[in-house]
Amino acid sequence: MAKILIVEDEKAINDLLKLNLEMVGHQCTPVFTGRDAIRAAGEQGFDLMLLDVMLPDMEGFSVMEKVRDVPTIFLTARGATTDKVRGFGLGADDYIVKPFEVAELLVRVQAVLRRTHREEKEYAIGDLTIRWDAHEVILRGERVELTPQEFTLLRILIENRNVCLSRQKLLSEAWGIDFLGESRTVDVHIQKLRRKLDLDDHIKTIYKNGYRFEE
Amino acid sequence: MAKILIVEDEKAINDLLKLNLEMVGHQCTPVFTGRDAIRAAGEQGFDLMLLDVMLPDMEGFSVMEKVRDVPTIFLTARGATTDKVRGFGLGADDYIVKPFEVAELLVRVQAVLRRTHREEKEYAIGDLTIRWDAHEVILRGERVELTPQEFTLLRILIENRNVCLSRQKLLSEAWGIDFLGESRTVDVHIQKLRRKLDLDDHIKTIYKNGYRFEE
DNA sequence: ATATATTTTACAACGCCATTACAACTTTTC
DNA sequence: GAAAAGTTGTAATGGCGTTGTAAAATATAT
Repeated sequence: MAKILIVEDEKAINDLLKLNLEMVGHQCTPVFTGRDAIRAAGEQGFDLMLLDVMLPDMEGFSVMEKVRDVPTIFLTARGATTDKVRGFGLGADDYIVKPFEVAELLVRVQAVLRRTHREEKEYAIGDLTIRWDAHEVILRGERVELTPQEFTLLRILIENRNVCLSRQKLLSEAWGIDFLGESRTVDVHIQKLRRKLDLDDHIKTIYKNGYRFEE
Repeated sequence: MAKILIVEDEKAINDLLKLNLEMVGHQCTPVFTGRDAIRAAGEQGFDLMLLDVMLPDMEGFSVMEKVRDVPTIFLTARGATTDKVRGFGLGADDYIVKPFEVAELLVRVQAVLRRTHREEKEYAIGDLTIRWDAHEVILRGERVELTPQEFTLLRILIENRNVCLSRQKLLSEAWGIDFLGESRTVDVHIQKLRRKLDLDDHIKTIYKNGYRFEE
């Protein structure tokens, strides 16, 4: 069903999560430290990350900052409301308070997966194919190397295909920065995508507004 | 900000919700029974409904079945996990367990509003369709390219459809300039819209007054 | 330290639009 | 009803702001 990264140092809880999620058909990768989580997320794509707020080596939030673009559900101890707010601010998709009931866990996982609809494993348009989990882009049968930033930008564009995204919006979605003032960064990366992937027909410039990926 | 329907029979909790949500700028309609909720939802649109699972006259779930199309957060007593599953199955957008903390309430409300973000996505008249988010205009199935100023002017006209807007008003709304003296700028842009989108029948000139977009 | 990735910079190329001038039309005046 | 006065329609254009692009500067990873 979905590839889920479990980041939880307590073995008992980690096992419990893995057991139940695999029972309903998900494929789990259990890790016990923040460092391992970051490495695992770098090696392969995940559809969802369950992330303990308190880890032995680092805070869950720091993990989330490093591992971008993986939908995340935080696991937190009861009543840590401040954490909740911080987590949502960072873009967490949901929270589960420990100790949790299994039914609730499964429901929330389902809900997030549905929302982020990352069940699509690949996206294809014309002679271009993108395999999200493999982080791989294929043009006319040939593999094209994209840098991380290029790949992220492409993903944001395609997730929002057929809508016009401002440079501001792209910066905040694909770079995670909200800042004022101008920058040509987006333009340059758009140019790289267009050139590498022959996307002139699909990435359109909306004058004075931004860019739009068209199908 | 958003129009929120509060459905909760306990007056204390109802008041608490209303107080806090209004504090952050939302507009609340409090009701105490399922029947009133259904009526209220029939009379006007809401951006969000907070719905108690246990109501005096009927179950929250039945209310939800009647009131379609309004994003809903359920309010439920601690530990009623079976309810949770039912609620999500029905399409609830989130859950809040009573007693809840105010910060959590606000965060979840914000999250749902952000996700569901209800706004008009497109406008259609005759064989003309405008997709606002895509910044795209389609006439008889063909896309027509509008410049930013044309697009903005069209938006203002449609937002104020069926009312006559003076050139002054149009300049201040669509151009953001309040200036005295005369200018033919508006006329020229009206012309472009009429021509590009075949809108002679819908953009009417009101002699000595301005223009009106007619449906 | 080297290679790679990303941002900034500078300038070229392009697109937009306010203005203008005149034509067409509407209203007013006689 | 015709002429005058006022208002709106239309095409053309040059200046200016936006975007494309290559290359240099900086940051990051190995």
